[in-house]
Amino acid sequence: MSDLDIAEVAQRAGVTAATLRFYEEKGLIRSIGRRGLRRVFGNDVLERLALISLGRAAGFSLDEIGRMFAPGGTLDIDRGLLAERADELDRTIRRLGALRDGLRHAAACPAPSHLECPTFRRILRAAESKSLARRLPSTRRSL
Amino acid sequence: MSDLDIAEVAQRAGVTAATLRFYEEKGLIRSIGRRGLRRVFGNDVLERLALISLGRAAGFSLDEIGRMFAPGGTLDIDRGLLAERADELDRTIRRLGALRDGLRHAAACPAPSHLECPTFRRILRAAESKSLARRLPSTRRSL
DNA sequence: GCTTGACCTCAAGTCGACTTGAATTTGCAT
DNA sequence: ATGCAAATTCAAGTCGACTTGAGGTCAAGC
Repeated sequence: MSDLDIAEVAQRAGVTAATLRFYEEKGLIRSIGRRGLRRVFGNDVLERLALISLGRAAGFSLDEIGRMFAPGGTLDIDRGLLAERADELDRTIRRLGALRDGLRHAAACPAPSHLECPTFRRILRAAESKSLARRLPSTRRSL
Repeated sequence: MSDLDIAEVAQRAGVTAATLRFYEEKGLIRSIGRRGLRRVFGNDVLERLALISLGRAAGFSLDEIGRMFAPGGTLDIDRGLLAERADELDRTIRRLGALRDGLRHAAACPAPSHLECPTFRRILRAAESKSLARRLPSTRRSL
């Protein structure tokens, strides 16, 4: 059940073959060997890729994710770091929630121009102070 | 109360002077004139910058934001677009919420390795399917 | 046996939003 | 009047995560 070629891994993981090569080059995944020139992957690579995807979604950079894989191939994530990232995520969520409410109001607001709407101005003022989040991934999956 | 020099605008808006020149070049803001070589800004530019900041926080690109300013200098945001963006934000928030819970669990989980924790594996599986959000700003304000 | 399409490598390009550097000019305080 | 910190322009660089292109290799189906 192992022995996947790059195209299959790509398809199953929802990334391109080029991305897989890129990840391998960065040390994030490994191929189990070669068939001629071509890489052969074990199916454990899929779990690894899921892990990478999850990490990205949580706002970790590829480098950070790379550091989470212990030499043995197992996972070695600092639990404190996880909690910290969860808190960070939580703050982001709160801000985005406020923003969403603001947008929603502005969309429904009867004022002729948004600038004349008191609520919109309040949001503006709030936005003026502090801004947002940390890098969040864009996940612009090709087409 | 008008008549701000670039440094003051920069300081008050929390961006660098270079960023202001960049925004002007992109047509996002305008200086009201020059004192010699130097730009002079009206204080309305601060509101404009707040608007830009808000837009960025909501996930709009600078180009998109640029298109929201009507020729007259007033605001011209499609309310449908706003609602759409609010919905998008809402979906993002939900995903991030699930992710946050997942991270939190993983941080507290007693399993020796995250990979052995059933909950973590469930999150992994969820992450495997669909991924995240649209471009969210990074807001890496200077240092 | 031959074609062909998937795969390979390596280098360079892309995208967005700025930042940085070099060379020059100048408004303002002393 | 003079000095200099701060402003100006324009070009190029940066960062992260890939993508794209050129040129070459090769396993498998006909």
